[in-house]
Amino acid sequence: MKARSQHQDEQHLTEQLGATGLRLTPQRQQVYDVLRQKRDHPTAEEVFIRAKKQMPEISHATVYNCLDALVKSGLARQVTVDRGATRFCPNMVEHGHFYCDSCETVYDVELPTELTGVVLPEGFQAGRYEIAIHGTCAECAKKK
Amino acid sequence: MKARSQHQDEQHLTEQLGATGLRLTPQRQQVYDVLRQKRDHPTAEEVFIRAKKQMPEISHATVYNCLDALVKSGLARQVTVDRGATRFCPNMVEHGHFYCDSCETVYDVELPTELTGVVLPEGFQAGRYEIAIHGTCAECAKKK
DNA sequence: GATTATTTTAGAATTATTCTAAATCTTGAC
DNA sequence: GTCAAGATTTAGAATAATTCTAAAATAATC
Repeated sequence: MKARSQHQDEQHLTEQLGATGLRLTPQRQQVYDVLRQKRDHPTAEEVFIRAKKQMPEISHATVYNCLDALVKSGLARQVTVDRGATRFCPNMVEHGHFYCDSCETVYDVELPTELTGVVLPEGFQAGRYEIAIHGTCAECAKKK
Repeated sequence: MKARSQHQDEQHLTEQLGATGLRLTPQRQQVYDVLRQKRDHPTAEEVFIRAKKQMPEISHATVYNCLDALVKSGLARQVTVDRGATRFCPNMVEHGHFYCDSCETVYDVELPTELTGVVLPEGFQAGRYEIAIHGTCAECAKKK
């Protein structure tokens, strides 16, 4: 994990958002920081709760707005592994997600193989790939 | 696509549900039929609307219950490609999903390559893999 | 045929997300 | 600097998606 200085970080955010026609605001910065501080794939609601600690006036709608802005600008990924709330992930390095069906925790997993050879129908344009592996995590496997 | 006779179909459902400790009920049959009749990855709400045509007394909660039963018994798959309602798919042959970010349609896609080589952390047990490809479908690509 | 377990039902309740309209902030033009 | 235009935030309402509840219906077991 490359550490970025506060300044580099801010510049990175400004650039990425700017390229999408969006501004860097204190709220967006805050939401991004929350995602980076604890990479446990929180839901929007969880991000809201955490962001509120530093910025008590932040509103629900703003958190959704900020998360959308970050996703649109390529600063975060939306993770939808199950019914229920969407989760968010600031790890933009190519990776997949392991979802424990038992404790519902999401883990990042490396994807050593490129997913080549998927033949799409004529005219379809692929953007990103989302790989989710469902199963049981080590903790939960032990308990059984 | 192998066609199954009415009888084989019913027997298949009974077996699969039975193995999970569940019964085949008229409602579960109906919901399954809806999924098979039009394989467009409907949401629970859409399944409800379609099921109602044949079985007007069926309730909302029952559709959710039936869909859960089918998923648990390996008769259908849950497809979660985006925020918003979960979709359902009765195609149990290994395949991935293409999601058009523009028109929000889901397409089944073949997966010629086995997704081998994903190294999970010690003790993690993989169940199924879910591969989703986001992008633009042929129709939507033309419009731009 | 009574008992028990499963399933369905309608509707309420909960959760997740989006919308709305007003207030605030930024930015660029003058 | 000041103003207008546009972007963003806010609180709260509205909507959408899903789950829960308790009673009634159905089916399986003894």
